[in-house]
Amino acid sequence: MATVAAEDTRAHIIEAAGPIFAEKGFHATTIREICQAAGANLASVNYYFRDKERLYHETVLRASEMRRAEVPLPQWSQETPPAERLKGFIHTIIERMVLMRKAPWQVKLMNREILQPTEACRDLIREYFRPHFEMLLAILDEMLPAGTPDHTRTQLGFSVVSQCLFYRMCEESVAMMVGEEELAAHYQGEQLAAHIARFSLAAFGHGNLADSPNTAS
Amino acid sequence: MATVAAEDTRAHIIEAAGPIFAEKGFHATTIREICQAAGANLASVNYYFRDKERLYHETVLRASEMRRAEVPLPQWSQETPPAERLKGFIHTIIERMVLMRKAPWQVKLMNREILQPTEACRDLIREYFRPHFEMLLAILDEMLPAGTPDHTRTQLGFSVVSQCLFYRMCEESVAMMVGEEELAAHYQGEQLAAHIARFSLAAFGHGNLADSPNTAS
DNA sequence: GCACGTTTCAAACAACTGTTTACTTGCAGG
DNA sequence: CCTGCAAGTAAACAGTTGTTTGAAACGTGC
Repeated sequence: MATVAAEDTRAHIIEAAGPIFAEKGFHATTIREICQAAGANLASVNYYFRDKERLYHETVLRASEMRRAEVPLPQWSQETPPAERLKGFIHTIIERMVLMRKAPWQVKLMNREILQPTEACRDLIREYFRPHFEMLLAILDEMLPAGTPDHTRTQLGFSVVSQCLFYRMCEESVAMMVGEEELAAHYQGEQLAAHIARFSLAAFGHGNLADSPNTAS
Repeated sequence: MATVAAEDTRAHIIEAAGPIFAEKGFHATTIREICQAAGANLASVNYYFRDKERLYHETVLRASEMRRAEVPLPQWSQETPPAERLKGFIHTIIERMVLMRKAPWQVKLMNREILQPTEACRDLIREYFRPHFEMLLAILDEMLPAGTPDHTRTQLGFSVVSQCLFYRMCEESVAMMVGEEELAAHYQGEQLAAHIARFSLAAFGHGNLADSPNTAS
């Protein structure tokens, strides 16, 4: 049994399917398109994945694995102040979503799942989003008063991540709104991360919006 | 010429197409499905709109018209403080997007356009989003120091609207994250608007997060 | 050499897609 | 009554879709 070659084309198909699913969505993507990009036969998808849906599901999970492996969260020392940790967290999220230009399809695909969940989304939340969100909440805990209720904590977390998500999900609309030149000048990853961190920290009472308005990292 | 009946079925088709396009997207929606829902003949779409794309375009524009007409922005008096105006703005946006349960398809359809713009998006930005965003920026201007650069102003505006957009766009994922009970208890429109207003005003240095943590309006 | 299970392939399948056609209906003005 | 034209309809069109088929090619163990 030539399992090596078999797993090879299997992986080839997922890697070819990723960018296409990410760009056009599930319905607008055709199996023929994927197989052609993968250099595989039309019947390969049904042979290895049984049907189109299962291929999609596996592709989504593969995307989250790749993102986590490529951009790990920073390791903080014990005495790192929570404000610094929040900055690092936001920076990592923005970097995962916006900065790394060479691997954007994983992000686009995951965004599709967040916006229009399929069966794959439960796996995605359990293994990717939930752990990261808990990490964020742990940081916020150190900046919030002791008796802060759970749902307020959660919504404050959402207020932070929603700003990060916005620039990825609404990327094209933002470009239409501000124009290409403005986009290139003031909407690069580091600048956005710095802005979001400054806004959020000001909301938490750490510093104010006038602090270091034009520097990042 | 029976123009009355003609415009009637034309409108019927758009109204039937709206919820379906909103729910399933352009590609996954079939003309047959729309015509059946509209009680019209299969050929009607091509007769009145020439093709599927033009029907979609017109449906998106119709959606924005309906939202603007149904939930107008409040009229502020001259002496209304900017903090109050910001609260009112956020409240209206959240109400347009989340609260009105009877008419959610227009919002879903417009969100689709923001996330994955087609030709219709330029019209949408010009006639809907841009005017509202300018209104928000005018409010922020009164709370910001005089020399605030343009791109910072814009990004602060995005920080506000991104929080509002989040709860609509990621509605299903948020539900998966927090559970249905929590959602019903703490994620209703007024509560979300109050939270976003409190967070944003704290960031602008107006009040802090501990203010009125459990009351709305 | 042969037989075996796995992988690959071209071809066909049935179902569905958006669009067009040819025809009928309904109603106006002459 | 007839003509002209907009509106509605059923049927067919040509193309694409996901999926299945049956045979060929491949590598491996005997």
